[in-house]
Amino acid sequence: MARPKEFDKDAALDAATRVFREQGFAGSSAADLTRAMGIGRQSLYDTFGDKAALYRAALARYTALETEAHLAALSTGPRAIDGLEILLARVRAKAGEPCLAVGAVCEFGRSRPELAEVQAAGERALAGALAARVREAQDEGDVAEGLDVGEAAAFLTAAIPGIRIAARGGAGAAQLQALAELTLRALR
Amino acid sequence: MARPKEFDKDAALDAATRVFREQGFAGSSAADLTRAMGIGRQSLYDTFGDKAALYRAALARYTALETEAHLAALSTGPRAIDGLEILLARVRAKAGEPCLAVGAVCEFGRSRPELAEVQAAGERALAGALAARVREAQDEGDVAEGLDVGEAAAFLTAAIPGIRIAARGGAGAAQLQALAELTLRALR
DNA sequence: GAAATTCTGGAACGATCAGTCAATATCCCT
DNA sequence: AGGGATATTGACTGATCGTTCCAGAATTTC
Repeated sequence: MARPKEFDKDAALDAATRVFREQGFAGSSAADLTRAMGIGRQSLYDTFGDKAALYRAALARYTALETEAHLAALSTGPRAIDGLEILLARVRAKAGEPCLAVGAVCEFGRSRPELAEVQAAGERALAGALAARVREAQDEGDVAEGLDVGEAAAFLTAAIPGIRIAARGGAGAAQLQALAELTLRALR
Repeated sequence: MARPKEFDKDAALDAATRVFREQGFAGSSAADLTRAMGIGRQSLYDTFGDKAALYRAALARYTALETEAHLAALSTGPRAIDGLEILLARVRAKAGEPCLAVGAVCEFGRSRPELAEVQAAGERALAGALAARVREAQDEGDVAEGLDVGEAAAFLTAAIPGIRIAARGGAGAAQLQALAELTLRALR
């Protein structure tokens, strides 16, 4: 029986995620990562394999947690449109922080299959939940009847990085709120 | 009087831009850049100063050219709404290619003042032209009267990276078209 | 020819890179 | 206590990084 690990793997992964969000993959060194994670260099490699595998693990965890939070926001409120509004409010509230998912698309596009599959899974989950919520909102009269729910879901999905990039480019809270309102206006 | 430069500075800058668009700043080495630009190492430094200054010059040129093309698209067509549609069609058509402006925001946010000022100038020019066009479209009855033209312009500005990131994440032409249509629907 | 700058690519510099190495430590089992 | 398997650490490794230096040759005007 071997020595158990001293550090909490998920806590270390979350620390690495913070570095990757700020600096991207190419801009984050192993020294940056081990420092933030509070572990030795060999521990990083023993546990995660290499820097690219660490990035993938960070992206997978980030995507899962972010999707979970999005879905929770979507499920809030008495009417489906409330869920959509609360989702966009959450996006606005956190828009000033760098987003690992957006960063990964910018840095890699779809050139890395092992990342693309993580990204696609997150998108599918969100799109499915958004489509369901849009359909409910149509039934409740808050979203126009004739709209394709898949397209509306894709539109809402695309609005999220739009808002995030606007914030990262300097847009203030009032402007982000206007973006969210116009986004929902498109569905009315 | 000294020997004149042999290479075309703008052509070299465009070649560097292509590298930066694909690989970002941190991911592009001086060797990658000199190879693509077709010039010697010392010529790069003599002409552009250093890698960061080259990136700034590339971003400034890219932003100016892209803004110019956006403004030309906006000016096309008999009605103002046509200009908006043509702008979004142009964005869709080129959305699969990495965008240096979006990449710069992702990689640096506003942490580099010398880049932030380039980005802000481009955004101001586009926002001004968009606002003017939205106001015209209101007068022509194609955009709702009650909308704030500044907010509508910001919304259209945010839709551009939204579309670009959707494309870079794998969205097809039909989905991008739906995004553009819903974007304009928000203004009706 | 002289002066000022340009061109090249290799060499050099100090720094940093991702990953490996070597020694020591920790756990359970016999 | 010793063995086996794994964990821990920071130093080490060979490669690459951005930038400067170098030397020789080239280009322009005076």
